[in-house]
Amino acid sequence: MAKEVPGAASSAGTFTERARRAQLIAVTTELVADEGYQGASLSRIAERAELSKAAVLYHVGSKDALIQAAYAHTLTALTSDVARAVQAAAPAEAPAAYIRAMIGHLGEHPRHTRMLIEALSHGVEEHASAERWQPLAEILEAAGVAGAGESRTVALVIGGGIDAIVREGLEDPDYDTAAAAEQLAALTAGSGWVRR
Amino acid sequence: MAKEVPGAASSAGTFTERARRAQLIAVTTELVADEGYQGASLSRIAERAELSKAAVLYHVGSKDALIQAAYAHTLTALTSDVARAVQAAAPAEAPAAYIRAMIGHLGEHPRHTRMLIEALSHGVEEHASAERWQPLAEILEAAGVAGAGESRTVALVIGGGIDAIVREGLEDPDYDTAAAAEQLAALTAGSGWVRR
DNA sequence: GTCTATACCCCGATAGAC
DNA sequence: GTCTATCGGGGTATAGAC
Repeated sequence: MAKEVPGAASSAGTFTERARRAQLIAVTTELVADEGYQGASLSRIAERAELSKAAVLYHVGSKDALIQAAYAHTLTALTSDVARAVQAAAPAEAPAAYIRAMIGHLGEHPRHTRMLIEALSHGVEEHASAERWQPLAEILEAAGVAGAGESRTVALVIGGGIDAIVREGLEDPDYDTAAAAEQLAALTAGSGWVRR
Repeated sequence: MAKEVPGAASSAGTFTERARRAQLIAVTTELVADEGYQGASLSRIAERAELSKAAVLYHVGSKDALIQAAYAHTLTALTSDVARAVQAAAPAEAPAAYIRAMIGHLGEHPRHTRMLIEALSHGVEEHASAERWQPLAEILEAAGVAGAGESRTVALVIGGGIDAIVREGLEDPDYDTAAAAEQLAALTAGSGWVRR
């Protein structure tokens, strides 16, 4: 699509370069979360960062690259948080820990949630979808909850269920996402998931 | 947002008016499904319909109104199809019928699926989300699968699971969505969903 | 009632001056 | 490194021909 960005890696470039990138990612995340993809125009981003539109483009290469960077930054916070919770749990409790951590993190950071949704809706490089369900499928198999032949669909359903619960919590603040997480976790542990 | 469209209802207006609207909705659906929301510009739509951009706008009022109309048209095809299948089933089998009809319809009409996804991702009037899960929640309660206190979350999880399965089938044609539907239907009937 | 022509403003992106 | 100027293209509004 677009040309390669000079400082694509977050660890490259000069001090000021990295600082600018970090600032731009922060501003973009906030703007995208609050106003949506379309509302986060380069002009508005530049305005908030106190730069010109062209200067922003100089640093990030293109709008899509900027969104991608903000997306990756946000996603890393989520995945590392979830991974920490999963690793701290015993294999049998890992699926429940995954569900709780996922819904908990996204419920506590609605801006992150909106950022991820907007980015995914607007042509962020979809990492094959397998990257989303495969880790969960492995967790499920290790817990003995689903066999190899069924773990993919079970993981997809749980992932989709998490998305739906988080979205609902976003639209209706009265909806108890923590209780929903427990309900989904109970389902995972229940007998319905594995054929006998 | 935008001004009211002259022939907003599909049954209003002149013969040519209705014909034009139908044609524009068809062209838009095809274009959005194949090229995405951004790829379906008014210029391209006008080009395919052999009209000028302004003429298109005359008939539909605005791009968002056009997308909304195409979305509603596509959604009606889906919901009427699913409703038919559900009504033909006994209450106890209704949840499974819902799941099969939903996944079956969307699997057979990938263009419809993409149209719905694109529209939902790009600011179509989200009908409160309740319109999505409430009908299913009622089906579940009638089937005795979920109690009143839990049917909302169960319906959300099933709905999200359906979405995830359909999306996966879109990205990976080798993925067996029919088998996944059966797996999800079996879960619904299983003991995992209801607390005892 | 249907459509063409035209003009407006904002968007993302590029070129070149400072 | 950062700016101004500019470009093509997007959605929209209006005037007026037929």
